[in-house]
Amino acid sequence: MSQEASQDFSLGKVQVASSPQERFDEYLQSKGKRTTQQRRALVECVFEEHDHFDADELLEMISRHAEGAGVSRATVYRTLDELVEAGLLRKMDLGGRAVYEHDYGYPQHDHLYCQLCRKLIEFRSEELMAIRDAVAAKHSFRVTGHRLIVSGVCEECSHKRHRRHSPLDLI
Amino acid sequence: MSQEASQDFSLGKVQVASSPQERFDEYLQSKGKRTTQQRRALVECVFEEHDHFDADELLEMISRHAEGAGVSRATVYRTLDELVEAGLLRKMDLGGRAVYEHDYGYPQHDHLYCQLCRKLIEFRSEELMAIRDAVAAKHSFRVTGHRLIVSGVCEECSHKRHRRHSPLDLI
DNA sequence: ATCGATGCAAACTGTTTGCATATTT
DNA sequence: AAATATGCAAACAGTTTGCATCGAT
Repeated sequence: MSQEASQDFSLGKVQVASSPQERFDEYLQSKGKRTTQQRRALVECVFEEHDHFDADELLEMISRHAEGAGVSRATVYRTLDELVEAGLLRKMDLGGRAVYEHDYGYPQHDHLYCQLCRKLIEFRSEELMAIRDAVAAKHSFRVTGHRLIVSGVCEECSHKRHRRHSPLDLI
Repeated sequence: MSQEASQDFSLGKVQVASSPQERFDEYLQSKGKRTTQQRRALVECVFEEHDHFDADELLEMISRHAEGAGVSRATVYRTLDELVEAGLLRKMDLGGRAVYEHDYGYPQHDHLYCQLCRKLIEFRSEELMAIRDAVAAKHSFRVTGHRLIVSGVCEECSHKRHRRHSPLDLI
């Protein structure tokens, strides 16, 4: 799952023109923003591995990752917003906290969400898109995206014994 | 849309045995909890009309609704949790805040979410359920429910000119 | 040198909780 | 009377923001 440097961005799915770093730089330039050490470090850290994470986890990762460079909580939040706006990350709301995942060069997909271990399992479905678009059309609704989360219990957890991670989960 | 008293709970879709009040009382009893004025008032208020609402809106509604009876914010939150656990309400997370809707006697459905006016439009799709279950089966995942939110712009809003309700919306 | 970015801490939003008091059974 | 519910205010978690300072252009 983990890969050393951010080099292969095809991630087995969609070919993209440039690395997340390059793409982010482009975005920053276009907005008159600057390429700083912390933004650079954050992008590197975020795209090192494809996974789901929240702001706190990224904050922790970055402090472990970049040897000397510490990035403040505020900057993490600010940069996450920028990465979303730049189209590099996708944001979703899960159980009250914001969770992020790669968007750039990554195909549309949905999730199975295990209520016990909080794991997210990705899946793709063409039919789903078709249904979505058909329904939208019926309502003259212009779709910009969708989010499907199927919640339940993953295979692993249904073997272990039932202990919740948190009492009342939003799905 | 609005109806005077809570009498017809078939709501045109699914027949249910008893009113939300009765159902809630049952739940409370089974848990050794008590039927209080504020719980009664809240249920009445919640089921007066089928709509989506958050805790603050309910708090406001209840203060307008029950003439003398004020219900505290804490009790609103506590009762909402109970209503969800009793199976009367469904909770979803939309843009950071919790939004509730009728569950009891109301069929499974999903939503189109207008990013401009924040309106939720309900729709039903059998195929969707089929896809959901097929995918889950493939992953040996035990489904307890799902949430699909298709976001975009509703018909009305695509006529008006583009002004967002909030800058960065979670979907 | 200029103007945007960062870090810090304080502010905020939505929600939860401890505790003394009020209510239901 | 016993035990649960309520209201209040304080505590919380996650996130945002004002401001002085730092750093990229």
